[in-house]
Amino acid sequence: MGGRPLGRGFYARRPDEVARDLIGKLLVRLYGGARLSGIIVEAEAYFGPEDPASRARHRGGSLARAMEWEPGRALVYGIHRQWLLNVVAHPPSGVGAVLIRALEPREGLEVMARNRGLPPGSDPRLLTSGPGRLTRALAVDKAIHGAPLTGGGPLWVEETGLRPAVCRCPRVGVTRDLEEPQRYVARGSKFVTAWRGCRCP
DNA sequence: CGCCAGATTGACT
DNA sequence: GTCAATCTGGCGG
Repeated sequence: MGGRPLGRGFYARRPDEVARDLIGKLLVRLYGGARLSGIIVEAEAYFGPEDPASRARHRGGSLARAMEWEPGRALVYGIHRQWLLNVVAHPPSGVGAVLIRALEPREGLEVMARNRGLPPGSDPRLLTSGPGRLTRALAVDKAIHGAPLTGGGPLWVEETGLRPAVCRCPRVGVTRDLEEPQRYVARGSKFVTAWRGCRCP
């Protein structure tokens, strides 16, 4: 099962395709010699300036520029005193990113609980269900900003062979969204954030 | 340099 | 359900 980081080619596509295909993959964080990991069960696609919810509409801003980086780099975005983990994803000379919103934890649950300030043996859903929660569980912060996920770093994504059914919902927390829903969730997962309006049984 | 909105969370009415 | 905490980047003065 898996083992090697997904290469740049995986990320060098439209962010909506990358978001959809990230569902069911394994996000791995090397932390203090230990592997922390979880299956990605929820992700959102963000596009260029035409996307009213995307930071890319602030042309010339540091986040807008980061969304033009080569595909496969981590883009860490601070908001509401949390860090949010994105992956730069776009076709050649494009702009875009995918927000990782929730994981089903697999490895290193005790360390994740400690990072989250929770007692060992806590409900695993509390560890990584939510974009701010999973960054704390995996100790992802500004130091990861710009790191390639394509190998050699402390963070990457692996193939799993899992092919969960994926459904789409409106993005969470955005005031102006696109017509097409851009939030992708693993159907039936108990680890998806329970936000209003998304029925995905 | 100060003000403010925002891809959130968790504690409380 | 409501709401404040508390931080970064964008933008105006």
